[in-house]
Amino acid sequence: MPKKIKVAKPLKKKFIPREKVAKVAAAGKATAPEAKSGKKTFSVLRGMHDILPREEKYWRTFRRIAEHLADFYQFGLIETPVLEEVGLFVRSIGKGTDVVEKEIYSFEDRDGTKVCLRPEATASIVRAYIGNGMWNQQQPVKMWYWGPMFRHDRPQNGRYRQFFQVGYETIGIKDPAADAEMILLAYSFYNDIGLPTVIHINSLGTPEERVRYINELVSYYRNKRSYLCEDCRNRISKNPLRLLDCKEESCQKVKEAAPQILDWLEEDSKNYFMKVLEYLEELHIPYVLTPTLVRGLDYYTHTVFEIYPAFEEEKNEAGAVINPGSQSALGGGGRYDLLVEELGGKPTPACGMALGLERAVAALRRHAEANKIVVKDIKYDVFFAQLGDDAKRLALRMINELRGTGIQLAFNFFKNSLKTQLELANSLQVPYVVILGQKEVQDKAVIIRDMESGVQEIVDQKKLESILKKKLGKLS
RNA sequence: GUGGUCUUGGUGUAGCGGUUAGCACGCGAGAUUGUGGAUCUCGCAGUACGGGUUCGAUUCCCGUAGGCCACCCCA
Repeated sequence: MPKKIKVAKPLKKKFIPREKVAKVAAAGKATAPEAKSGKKTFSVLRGMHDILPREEKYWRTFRRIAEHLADFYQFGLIETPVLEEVGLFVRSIGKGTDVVEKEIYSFEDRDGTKVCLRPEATASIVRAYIGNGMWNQQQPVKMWYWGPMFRHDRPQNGRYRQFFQVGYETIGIKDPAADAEMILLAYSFYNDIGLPTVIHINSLGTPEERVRYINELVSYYRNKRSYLCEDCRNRISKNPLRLLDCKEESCQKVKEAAPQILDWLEEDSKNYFMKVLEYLEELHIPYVLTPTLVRGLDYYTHTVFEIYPAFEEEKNEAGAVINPGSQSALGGGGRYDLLVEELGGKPTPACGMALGLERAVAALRRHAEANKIVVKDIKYDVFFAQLGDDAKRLALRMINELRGTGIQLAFNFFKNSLKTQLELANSLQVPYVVILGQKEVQDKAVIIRDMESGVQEIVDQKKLESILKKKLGKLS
């Protein structure tokens, strides 16, 4: 075959004459790239992403584990709309919070209602609890959810504008065991997917206690103003609790000596928190008491926690966690005893937690890579290969008959060469291949090939199912 | 939202003023007609977008978009 000679590509680019076409001064805006057909192509919106089939091994496993946990701990699935009234989140998450102030995707519906894409699910679930009169059911009401959330944040690795969360809520009970159960759920989820984690935990007490503490904190920091970084000076009035996680070198000293919220809790709150910790110890859940942990949503009271990958923890000599990484929080939650009432229900204690699935995928990937663990793809038991028209027709029927037998079959009717089909079987790493050709059709037989040894045997078509089951150890 | 940095086929990369833009993975076809994991051959596919400088730009400059990093904050 003669070597193909590439013909010089025709000039695709616009020819620009010497005189330079009148300078179109206006700074060029990036226009959508054009496909070869000359049609505009589209790309995903900023901060959004496609979850492709090749990631299915993660997503499907996660979903299954989340379901198992829900079943075992008796949480019922709740699906709430993605679209809600903006006011719901303003009231629940808090007016001054970043989530509400600058991250909400909101717009007016055709009838003028101010709606938004939910930035989180807890408020929706509480709304549903109240709206459906669930306080009349046996308490607590335990529900879980799985779905996309939306936050118009600046995208970064592990931070998307549309992201999936799985979460669990226990409404209608105030008992340290409920808080502990939440933490256990978060911990177990990651344990089950094979990722070691550690819990950061703190208590924010009651709103009264918190206010008293904040006052103390503010007056402490006011005196040290001159030592602080600019951000912290602003934080004193804007968001005092955030003073506690400033990373500036200059603020560390001031921070270390700052009053801690745990010292400002009343006996009741303190005891409650201690009980939660006792449960964690009983469950052997590794946790770090983190006095600086405050959460970004206003509705939390008492227990708050976040969960981090254990392998990313860096500790100093004293054993304190230095910097767990800004995007590494895998999830979090806590108690929100006032939210139900705030949203118009009767005073009802509650707690919950949520996990970020994209972060779980990313963390598991990193973990697997670092430890040379192979995350398995979906496994097939048998590849069914066919050869020739008659065989193809019969194979179609036989494959259909094997559906529901528990044998995971793989096949490809669009490839007719046996060689290609065996290549596919090989890449899928199936232990056995069933081969049906012209000859076998006539003999009412099939060939079963053991892919590891290469040994083949000819068996009666009628016995195929039972023989395969036997080989695969799927009898019973 | 603020600052920084980067952007070459689907993926990972080479080239750093003039090249048929190289390589690997991947995908597809095939290596005598019904047999995989090896090898080989051939093929597919790219300089994010818009300007500018230049005889000439993948390479230099500006802008836009996007990614990433830090901050803010959070999952």
